[in-house]
Amino acid sequence: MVPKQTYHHGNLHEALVDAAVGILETEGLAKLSLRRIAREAGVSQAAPYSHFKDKSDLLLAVQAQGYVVFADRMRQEAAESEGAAYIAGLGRGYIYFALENPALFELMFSGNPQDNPDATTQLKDPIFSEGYRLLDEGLSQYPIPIFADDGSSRALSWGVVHGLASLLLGQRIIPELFGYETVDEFIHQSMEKFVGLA
Amino acid sequence: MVPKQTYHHGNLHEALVDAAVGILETEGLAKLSLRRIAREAGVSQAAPYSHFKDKSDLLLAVQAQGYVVFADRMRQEAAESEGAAYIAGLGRGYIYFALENPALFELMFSGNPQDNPDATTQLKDPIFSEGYRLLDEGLSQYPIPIFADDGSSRALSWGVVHGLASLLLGQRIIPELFGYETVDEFIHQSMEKFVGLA
DNA sequence: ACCTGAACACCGTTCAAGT
DNA sequence: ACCTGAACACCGTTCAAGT
Repeated sequence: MVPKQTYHHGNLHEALVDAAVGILETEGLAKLSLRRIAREAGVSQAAPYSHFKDKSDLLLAVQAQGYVVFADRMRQEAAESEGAAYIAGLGRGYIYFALENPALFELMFSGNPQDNPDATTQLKDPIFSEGYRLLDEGLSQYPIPIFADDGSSRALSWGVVHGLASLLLGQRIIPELFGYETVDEFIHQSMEKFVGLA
Repeated sequence: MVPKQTYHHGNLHEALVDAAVGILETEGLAKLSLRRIAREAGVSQAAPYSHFKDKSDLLLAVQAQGYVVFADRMRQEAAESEGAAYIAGLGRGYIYFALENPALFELMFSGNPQDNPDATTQLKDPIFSEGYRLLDEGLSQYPIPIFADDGSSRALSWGVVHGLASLLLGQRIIPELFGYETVDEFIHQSMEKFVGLA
């Protein structure tokens, strides 16, 4: 491997994002320093500044990449379902993504995007979660019986899945203490109940 | 003021927690360093280690204090209401607390308490949110029509309020884009709808 | 017992200098 | 244009030393 040569060919940008994702997966958000990312990518501590304005600019690129796998996970879980079951699937996918990518999910939803002026432009629109868009379109297509199909019902739906994902991730909700045998059983039953199927 | 003398009388512990809360209110979570807290309290950088095991131990004390004002805010908002309106009040209080104390709320629900072995013991039980307990007791007393009164409905209820609080705080939900004139209107209507009153 | 000052290993960011 | 090395101002934590 001749990484130096490769990086000079123009893919340090991508290599840095990949290194960041790798650190998130193995070490967690707390260990994600810019110097560590550079070290992992085999370049000097100052090298990232040739590709990103600052640390949060790099993290924005990581988030953006996260949103596409986030939406994929939701689509995957909802595939082959229609109506309320489709919405339940999107919800399960949302929660599964959080539990499968805890540090990335934490990064994606930590902090206020408004604090970073680039966030809104770089991620295209103020509600930049691709996952939200999926949920929103799904709810327009299949209004679930539990809420009428209007603005606040869509917000409530997003609130339920996001809240459960956060609380499960932070160990605030422990399914065993709610009488469930597995996390999976909790997620399935919660989503079934939420969309009115149970 | 003779702070040095006072601190030696045994209240540096409290002074450090207060300083931390002050920094959270004025500067935010990102600026909350242990050295900064010590500086604000007028002591050396190493002084906190006489009262706390490490930084996260101090932050745990800040969280514990946060939980009592959190629950107070919920009680205040739900006062003079009964039944579904009482639950809606608790929910509004939960969300208002988050919006009124953004950095403290972020601290209280950031990270996994399991990562810190002291968290569970120090905050008494695995589901240590006093606010959750209020919600849970309220739901036992006044089962809201929208969900049956069982384990997963209580989890769903917590999910809704926590999710909406987080998403509003992170500017992921922008009430104006959902057709609401004010954040307040959004919160009221969401909670009314959630408990089945609208 | 409580606190200080200096030290260590980190961190984000800047900037002159190299290619 | 892209990258390095050194520097600056921070950070958490430790530890001998002071009271």
